[in-house]
Parts: sequence; structure tokens; C-alpha cells
Amino acid sequence: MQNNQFKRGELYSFITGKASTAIARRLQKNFKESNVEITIEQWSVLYHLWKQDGLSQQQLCDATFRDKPSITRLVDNLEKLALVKRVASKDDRRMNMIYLTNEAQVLQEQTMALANQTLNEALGGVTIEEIEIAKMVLQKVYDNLANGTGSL
Amino acid sequence: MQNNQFKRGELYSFITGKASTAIARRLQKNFKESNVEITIEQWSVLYHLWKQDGLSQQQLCDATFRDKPSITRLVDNLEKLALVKRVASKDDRRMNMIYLTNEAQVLQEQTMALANQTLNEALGGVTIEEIEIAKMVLQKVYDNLANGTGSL
DNA sequence: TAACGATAGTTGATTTTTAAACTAAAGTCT
DNA sequence: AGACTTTAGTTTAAAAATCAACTATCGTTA
Repeated sequence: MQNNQFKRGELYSFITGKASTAIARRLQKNFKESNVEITIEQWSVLYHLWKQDGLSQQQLCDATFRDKPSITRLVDNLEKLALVKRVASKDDRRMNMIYLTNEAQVLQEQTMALANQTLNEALGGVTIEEIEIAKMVLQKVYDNLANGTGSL
Repeated sequence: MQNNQFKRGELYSFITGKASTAIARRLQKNFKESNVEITIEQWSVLYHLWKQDGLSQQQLCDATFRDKPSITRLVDNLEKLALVKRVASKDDRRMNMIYLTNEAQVLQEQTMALANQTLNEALGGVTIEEIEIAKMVLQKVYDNLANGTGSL
């Protein structure tokens, strides 16, 4: 609304998210090379459960920024891999609470190390200050779009 | 390799690309509300052809950061929509040069305006300087990962 | 020119994402 | 209690991404 002067070439890189795609691919590759047989999408679900176990599927939707069908299937697959378990909530029978299994807890340390390594590869040569600004910008972008109804 | 001190919570947003996903969804939504019936993936191909018409599929792979099968199918669908046309190169019969149709050229002005509007929505409250730094960081991330062979 | 390897693109199979329609269980309001 | 709306999750179908295998053409080089 305020600074409407983007040079043409600027917008494309923001829209496409080439950087995050590159990071995701590298992380997947690093998983594979360490024989961690999960996808980064599955890992992103586990990541939030490691932070707090027993989230509902809706909470996982919000945390991972995915929609409900995606989470349904991710949880399906994680259940097949015996990494999580659906437990029907007693308070609200519509809800499934998702709990980590012991197998999943074993994965935490290894995959977090791989994620940190991947970020080190990605952010080499970037200063902490620049990272902070980039993070702030990305967060602001997210907030601008997540809250608004569309403003159209 | 150098600054290996990321706080836990930091890494996740970088890996997932929530911001670019949010922008992409908003752009798709803005297309829909204006009755532009193409996907953002298709738009990303058209975007590069508007900059330079007659690119080969391989050049589109590089430009859009997609692999060859993805571009094959995107071009398939764009051809079905009568937005592009494959023309076999005379110099090198392996190559298809992709050309925009008149229908596609009509879309340029409208979708570019929607893309600019989307970016304005996304970048509200962010200064030009911050955008520049964020862009630089994202570019560096991309370069760090695109060139390296894996360094593992 | 024949053989080899590299490049451009396609095809097939599997998985993921997305939108939209759907079921089931709460909550709300009269 | 009965009707209406919201919320949680699932299902279906279409588009896209990914990995691997494949064809066709080009370039090199022996």
C-alpha cells in the first residue's frame, strides 16, 4: 500500500521461494545420505510434535501452514511408519490428538542435527544481522497475508 | 561452516518457506477472484516467456527452478490452454522452442498487475532497504546450495 | 564413418498439494 | 428439545513434483 515501486525482476524471486525450495531439497538429500527415510513434509510434522507432543490435527495445520487434507494424509503416512499415533480426544470426540511413538523420539536428535547442518550450508557467508532482517521480513510477509482477508 | 549458532526456533521458518507459500497462495487467490484461470506454476512459465519469448524447455527449467518432467507437463497443459506453442528448433532438432500465443500476451498486463498488487499486500510495512537485504540473503542461500555438490 | 557420451525432451509410477464436497460432533440460540 | 452454524477431520479428483527409465539428436573422437 505504501511503496509500490518494485522493479519487475524483483518480484519473481519472492513469489517462487527458490531459496526455501533449495533448502528443502538439500535437507531431503541430507536425510537420504544419512539413511533417514522420511520426507521433509513428514519431518515438519514431527518437528512440531517434538516441541509439543499431543497436538490436534488442526493445531498441526496451523503450525505447518498446511491445509487439513494434507495433514490427514501426512498423519496417515506417519502412522503407517509407526512414528505417531492418533488418539481420539475424550473432551471433544471430533478431535484426534497426535502422539509421538518411541521410534519417532529416537529420530529427533539425528534429524535436528541434519537440519542445523543444512542451515549452516545454506547460510554460509551471511551475517547474523542479515539473517535477522531476512527473518523479520519473511515473518512480516507471512503476517500481512495470513491475517488479512484479501483486501480486494 | 562459520556461524553455527542458530536458536532452535529460528530454523524452521527458513526451511519451510512459509512466506513464499503464503505469497503464492495469495497470488492464486487473486488470480481466481479476477477470473484468471491459470495456476501460479503455469504463470511462472508465462512470466519468463513474457520477459523473453521463444525459450527452450531446458531454459525454462533453469529459469523456474523446476525439473524437466515438470516443465514438459506444464508446457503440455499450457498448450492445451492454447497459451503457448511448441516449435521444433531448426538448429537443433532435440529442442522445442516455446512461443506465446496471442491469448497469452493478453494475460500479461492483467496478471502482472495482480502480481504487483499481491506483492504490495505482502510487503506492506517493510522498507526497501529491508527488502533488498532479504533478497540478498535469499539469493546467497540459493547460490550456496545450487552450486555446491553437497559438501557432505 | 562408427562408437561413445552428453543433452533435450518424454513417459510412467508414486507421492504431495489443493480445492471442494462431505460426515460427524460441538456449540448456539430460540 | 429442535434448528442452525461452526469446527474437526476425511474423501475425492485434478494439478504438480519427483525419481527413474527411456528415445532421439547432437558432438566428439577414434
